[in-house]
Amino acid sequence: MSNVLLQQFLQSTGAISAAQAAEIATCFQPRKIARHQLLLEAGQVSDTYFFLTQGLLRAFALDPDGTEVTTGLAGPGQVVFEVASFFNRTPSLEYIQALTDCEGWCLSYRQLNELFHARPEFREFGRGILVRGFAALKARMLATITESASARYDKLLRAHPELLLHVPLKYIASYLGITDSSLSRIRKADGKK
Amino acid sequence: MSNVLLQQFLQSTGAISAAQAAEIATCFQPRKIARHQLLLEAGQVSDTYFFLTQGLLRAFALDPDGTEVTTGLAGPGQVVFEVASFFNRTPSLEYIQALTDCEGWCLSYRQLNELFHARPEFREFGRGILVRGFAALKARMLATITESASARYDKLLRAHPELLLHVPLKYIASYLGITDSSLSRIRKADGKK
DNA sequence: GCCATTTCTTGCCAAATGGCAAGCGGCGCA
DNA sequence: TGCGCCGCTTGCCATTTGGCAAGAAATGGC
Repeated sequence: MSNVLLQQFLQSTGAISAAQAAEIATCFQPRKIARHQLLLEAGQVSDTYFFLTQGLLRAFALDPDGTEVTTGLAGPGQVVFEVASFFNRTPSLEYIQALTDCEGWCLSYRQLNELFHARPEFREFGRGILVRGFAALKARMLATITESASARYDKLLRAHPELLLHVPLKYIASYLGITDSSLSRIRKADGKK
Repeated sequence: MSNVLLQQFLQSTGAISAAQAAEIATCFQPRKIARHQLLLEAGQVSDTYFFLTQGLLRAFALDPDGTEVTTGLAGPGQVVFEVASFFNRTPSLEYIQALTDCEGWCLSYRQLNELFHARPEFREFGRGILVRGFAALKARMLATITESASARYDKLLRAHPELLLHVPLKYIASYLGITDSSLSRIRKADGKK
């Protein structure tokens, strides 16, 4: 199985050279997740730093009243793990679930730390990924505060049209912070974009 | 000027011992910011890792139409800097402004990196702070999606009652993602809590 | 102490969204 | 093949929130 995508990803922050990426990539283990399976369950400590190469993942939390709230959606090219649980070794508040069959590469917490120690440039990369995720979350927060649900839906679709193929609309709705009825009406007004 | 608060903060992630904290704290420089002054301007590269010991800071961005949107509020005991701009050395999209006269301790990007290099435990601390900020932002995102504006306002006040003393309500409103009129109505319904 | 500005509230109405329930259609499974 | 569940839409109405404008209250500068 080729790890070309993983190598490209390792180089994406600029902290790691092509040669270093090729070596570091060999430390990751391949992993498949079947549709509907959980990569992480609430209550567990997240122990998989997972780079997704194929498929779609969804993160969700449970409301006080037991309703699922979709907190994240991820496709190929993204790292998926529960940041606070993983680094603090505390129980996760979220679930991570495969929406389709998935493939990727992963490291355990221990392996990641060993690699951080052996490879300072990988540590630098790790920070870059954290900073990137932080910035993305801030942008999403700003959009949620300033833009209408319809505008956020349009933006999401333009950025990730592939979601529509495999993600039930109710998950997209709760990711956007609206009900599935409202999303349905927005879609009708948009002319089924 | 005493740096006791700074030392306590350095120990707060568990990565740094008391003795180490005392030494590391000496590397920070004291800094005061007068009310209404900017710690950071959009377009600049954030170069101040600032630990606030006294006063209140506000981060805000400008909408496409020029409206200010309050993206963050911080009081004593918090580190304030623009994560993406600081670590990526890119122009900031946000402003950071003193709402009251402020005092604290700071490091430049260069100083922070030297300290990361000289003190592995401080690097660990740095990651801890990033992870803490990430988790807080996720919690805020979840609340914004799942809770009513009124509930978010109540929660904010309970967590930080001191804000009401020095932060104009319009800033709190835009931080919550609502207009100042709406906040005013919410406060009336709440019985001026 | 006085004036200008900012902050906050309120009234009026429109728009966005939610809650609930019904209905439709597809898909999997027995 | 038929049944039942799941995903999506729609209708009806209530609630929340926004937009705008006016006015009251507080604040700051001189």
